[in-house]
Amino acid sequence: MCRVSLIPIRPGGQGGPRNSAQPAADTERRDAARNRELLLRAARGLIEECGAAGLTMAALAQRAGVGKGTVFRRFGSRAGLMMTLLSDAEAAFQGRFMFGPPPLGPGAEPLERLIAFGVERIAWVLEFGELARAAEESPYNRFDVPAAVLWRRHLEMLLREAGVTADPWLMAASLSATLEPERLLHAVEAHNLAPERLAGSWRDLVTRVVRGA
Amino acid sequence: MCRVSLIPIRPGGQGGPRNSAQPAADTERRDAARNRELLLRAARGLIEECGAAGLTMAALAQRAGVGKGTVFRRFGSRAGLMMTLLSDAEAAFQGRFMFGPPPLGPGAEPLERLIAFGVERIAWVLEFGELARAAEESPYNRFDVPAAVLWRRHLEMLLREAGVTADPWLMAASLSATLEPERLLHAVEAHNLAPERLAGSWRDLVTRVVRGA
DNA sequence: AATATAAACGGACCGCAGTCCGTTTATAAC
DNA sequence: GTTATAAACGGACTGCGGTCCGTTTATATT
Repeated sequence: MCRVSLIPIRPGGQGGPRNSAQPAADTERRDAARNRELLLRAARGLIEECGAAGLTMAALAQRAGVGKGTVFRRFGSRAGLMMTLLSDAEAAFQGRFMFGPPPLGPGAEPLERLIAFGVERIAWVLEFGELARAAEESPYNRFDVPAAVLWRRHLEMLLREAGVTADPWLMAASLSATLEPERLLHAVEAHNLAPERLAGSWRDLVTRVVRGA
Repeated sequence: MCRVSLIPIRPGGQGGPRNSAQPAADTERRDAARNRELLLRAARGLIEECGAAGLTMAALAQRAGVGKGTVFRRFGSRAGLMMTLLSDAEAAFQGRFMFGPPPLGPGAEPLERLIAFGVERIAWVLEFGELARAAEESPYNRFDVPAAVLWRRHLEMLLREAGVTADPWLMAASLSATLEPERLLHAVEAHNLAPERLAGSWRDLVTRVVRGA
């Protein structure tokens, strides 16, 4: 005796939400654009006051002066909103590891790039962690969000370049598990772990993985 | 303008819930014991019919013929209920890696034990994964649940025995991240990954970590 | 300017986890 | 048997994420 309650793959009803930070293509109604700006501004303000964990969708709607339905139409879900708020920082990080200067960007040895990736990622999480954690509260996915897929592919590529031939896809998945925001934040917040220690452990782990052929 | 909403460390109000499967000490009122049995029986039935994800606390209360408050008094939270339901399987697994026969239990080489630990854990997660996933939906902790602490300590000990001297505590944390139910289940369910491939990758990872001094 | 229409809007509504607090009851003491 | 009391009980209530659907409106077309 249980309602079947099938899994909502795409929470936004029929039309997928436009959850991007940029104006999202040419055709967009003025009111929609204005409301998105209003909502993003209100969200940032609310987070500044209450923290990301303290933001509720109803409060956001009220502060922005729009209906709750509009909030969900824009962002699809709370996690979608958080991802939108993160998208600039995320894109900047992506740019750095794909096109930036070594050792993070191309030009350095694969192992050095792997080390730099983790170290920078740890710093990134410690800066934007509260948002990142909130963005991962999506009921499903979270592993198949575009950004996460991209990191894993990047790690996989570096592993291959470094000569790790045994199932680099899964190895990249394991390594990225180590870098998940929730884990890192928990270590720092609950155990008072120094960020440098996290970075050191990452260096050690990835070095062993590459060298231990 | 936001309600401060402080973090509920222990959800059960003043007195902690008795969320153990066994009768939990000598002094327990008859009605409480009877209701716990009723609730556990009802929970198992409900999960059989609807899956762990489909179990709601209200439905459980109704099926057991008790009030909703009683359910939360017993188990503290939904995650607490799931942990209680898992506790037998969990204890059995703990017994095997602590006192059982090699290569999982004592007697084998540390690296062999590490490999066996991951392989058995993967099999365990694939068997009880739905429950385990539901048990990890606790808003905070999840890393500091007794069972999780115990695995990490076990991994840490094996790493030390295997000669891994560089921050074995964090290394154990990284390794256990690889084995988290949500990750493993996602790989198997969403990417149709063969369990043997997971096991193979674990073997490879842990071998590299130990050998790559 | 009038009209058509697809898009956006808004807020009542739903289901669920978790809480509160007045009521009931098992147990022990006498 | 009576009484005291701590424990357990139950269900109305709250807050939140998310949905539905009737209403409004921006924009294109004529």
